[in-house]
Amino acid sequence: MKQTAVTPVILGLLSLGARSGYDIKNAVDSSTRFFWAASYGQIYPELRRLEAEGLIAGEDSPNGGRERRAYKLTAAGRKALTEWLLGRTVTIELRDESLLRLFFADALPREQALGLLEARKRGHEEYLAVLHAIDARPGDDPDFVDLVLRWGIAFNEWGAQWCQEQLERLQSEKTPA
Amino acid sequence: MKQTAVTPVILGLLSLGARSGYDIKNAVDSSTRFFWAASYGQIYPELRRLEAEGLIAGEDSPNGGRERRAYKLTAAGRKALTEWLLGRTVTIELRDESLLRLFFADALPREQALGLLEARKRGHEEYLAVLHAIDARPGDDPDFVDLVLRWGIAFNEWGAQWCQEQLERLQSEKTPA
DNA sequence: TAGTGCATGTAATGCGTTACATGATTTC
DNA sequence: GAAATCATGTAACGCATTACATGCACTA
Repeated sequence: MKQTAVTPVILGLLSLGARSGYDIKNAVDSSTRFFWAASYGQIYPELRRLEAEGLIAGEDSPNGGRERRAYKLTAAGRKALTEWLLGRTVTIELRDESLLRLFFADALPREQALGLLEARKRGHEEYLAVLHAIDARPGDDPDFVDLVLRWGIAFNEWGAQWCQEQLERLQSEKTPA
Repeated sequence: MKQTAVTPVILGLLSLGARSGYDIKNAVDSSTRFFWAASYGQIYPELRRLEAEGLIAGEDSPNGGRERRAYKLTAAGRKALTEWLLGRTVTIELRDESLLRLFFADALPREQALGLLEARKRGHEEYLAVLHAIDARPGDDPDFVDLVLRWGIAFNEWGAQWCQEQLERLQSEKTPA
């Protein structure tokens, strides 16, 4: 089966109860986008492709005069999902401008370089606020959906703390021999 | 000044002593690639653009009959670098297939879902081995270059430990009421 | 009745990687 | 003499985002 970057997201979100392309996009934007983004330009063509391949089944289910197509996983689709789940992980990419800045921070006076660490810390704290807001939403998520949210929270807590520790270390080093 | 994704990497690596496009690509591949990749297809055209804009100065410095162009930052280039360093961080993107798998792991029997956590843990450990090898290379890096390497090591240690903790938690929950 | 949300879709654009071409030099 | 390294460069390809177009329904 041909795989694109959106394939697993679509299969996975349908397994979690999403129905329309619109649903999927919304779910992505409030969950996977933090580690796996997807746009309409990928989702809609891929839905048609997956239906043609028999991994999902679509059915017109308009809301009044408002057109809507509801999809669900077929047996083949569920199988493809579990196969992907058990396959080898390939992609782990990080594009972190704040880390890149830190990497080149020797070009700055010490004071300003430390400012970059502080800014990174704030970044983690802001991210944390977003994740806590998501966490506070009513309704309970499946175990592993929740686990990943918990990962995000723990990661940002760790990251903020790491920045703090390095700040303290570098500031105490200021008094040289 | 027009900014593309490679601009800061080039300016930054030149500030750290890289000279040719080839140098830059090598430096990227053994350092920033973990959080900011760049390919020849970006680097060479951008070097020419930056020279035309006066941010870097190039000079032909062939190695015998082997052509080579050595660049260095101009005053304007150094200024552009520090401005970028002090600007607002925009890009923080994560594309983590292992996290995506975990997110959909409720579709698997418990045993196999826990296997995903174990696989993620192994991923962190393998990454750690790569970073330790880089750390063991002789020569000392500038402070913040070293700091970022240290971040990578600490992050993967944290990540492996988090997986371990979750595994233990989820396994102990196995004995229900 | 204006604004927001539901819903589908695509064209244009931009960006980055891959893969290749070329050739000299150093090392084994 | 083969293989690796130094060194520059680009064309083709694929992919993903952005931005737009369309239209119904609900709500303030």
